Amino acid sequence: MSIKYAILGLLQYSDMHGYRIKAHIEKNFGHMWSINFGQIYPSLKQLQEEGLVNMLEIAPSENGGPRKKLYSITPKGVKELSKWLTEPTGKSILIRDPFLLKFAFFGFGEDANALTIIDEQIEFFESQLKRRQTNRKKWERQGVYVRLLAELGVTQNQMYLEWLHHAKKEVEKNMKRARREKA
Amino acid sequence: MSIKYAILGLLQYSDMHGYRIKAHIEKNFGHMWSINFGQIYPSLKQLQEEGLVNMLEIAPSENGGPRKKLYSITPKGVKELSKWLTEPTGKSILIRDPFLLKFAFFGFGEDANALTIIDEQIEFFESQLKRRQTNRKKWERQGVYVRLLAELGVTQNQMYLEWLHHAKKEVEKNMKRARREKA
DNA sequence: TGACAGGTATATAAAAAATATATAGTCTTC
DNA sequence: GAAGACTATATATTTTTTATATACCTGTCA
Repeated sequence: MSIKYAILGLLQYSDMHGYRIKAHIEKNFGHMWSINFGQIYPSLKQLQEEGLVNMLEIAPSENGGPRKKLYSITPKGVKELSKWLTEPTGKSILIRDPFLLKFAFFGFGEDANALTIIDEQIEFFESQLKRRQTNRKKWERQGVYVRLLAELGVTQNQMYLEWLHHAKKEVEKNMKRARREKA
Repeated sequence: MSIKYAILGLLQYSDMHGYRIKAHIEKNFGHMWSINFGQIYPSLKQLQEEGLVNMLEIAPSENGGPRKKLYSITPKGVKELSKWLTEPTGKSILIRDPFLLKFAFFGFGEDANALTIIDEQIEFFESQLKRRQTNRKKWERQGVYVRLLAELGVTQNQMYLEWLHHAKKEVEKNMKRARREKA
């Protein structure tokens, strides 16, 4: 249940409502955390019951606008978060990368098909890299930790892209060799 | 439900029972997939019902030994797997890294505490890197795809370790500056 | 003008997956 | 011979993900 702490931590940066929390995590923490609405709204309700956050219902303005629920962290919440910060991390990372899983079994299919899917992946990560590089600048003057995380995001993305290009070349080499052997 | 395909793919490499499947994924695919028994045994049962795998119950040998259920992929399973291989990957990666999440909020705690937890992480990834480097040699003569995945595992791990060391230095620098400012 | 796509915002049911725990036997080593 | 680690399967509980519903706003394009 560390989603609880993800939310608590974000609220210590600034007050937010559910929708913003998701957008913020996706934009800035996408390389280390995934989240979805199905967790956010129930978690916020629970955090409120535990007295770790406060909720302020914001009435729609005169010209309409959606109803919002602005959440802020309570002193009790701040205490809970800093307790968690000192606990050893334990447990390992949870990863599920559908592309790499498929990659592991490309040997059972056609190389040409593999190349198509690799290209898809390259395209996706190229656009993501641009976004992260822009984002990184925004975090540059913030605290050390946030800056370092943004750096990691960019470095990771670059490394992964390099690997994808390398993989593409290797697969092409492999296809040529296979054709030669058949001839 | 891509765990189904993870299992199917592994079974195309070789026949296995549940326990081996988990060990294999952890050892070789740890950088791209997480799995646990709570999924494996029900999934195997389901795959069998769908006729995608066969199950062979192995009686314990004369001198005892645990009961095993050896699973193998069926021709229908092979067809299903290769159909999946051609489908576009869609969806993005799912990641949940409790260390990096905590890292994002270290700014609200003590730098000394952050250093302790960073050191824990360095230790863990150093031992993992050794394991992956050994593992990589084993995959070197296998197919292109498997070899490339093992390479990615090592590269990723190295990059992450470098970042951890870099982060440690930056945090130390930050502590010194804070002390100077206080004085 | 009005229709449609896209964005903001909250919410929940249903499906899938993760965590924790139980059982049971083997093998090693002290 | 006892303790601890490893092999092996299984499942209940909790947590998370996916899918979908509602509602209102803004911009645009025909």
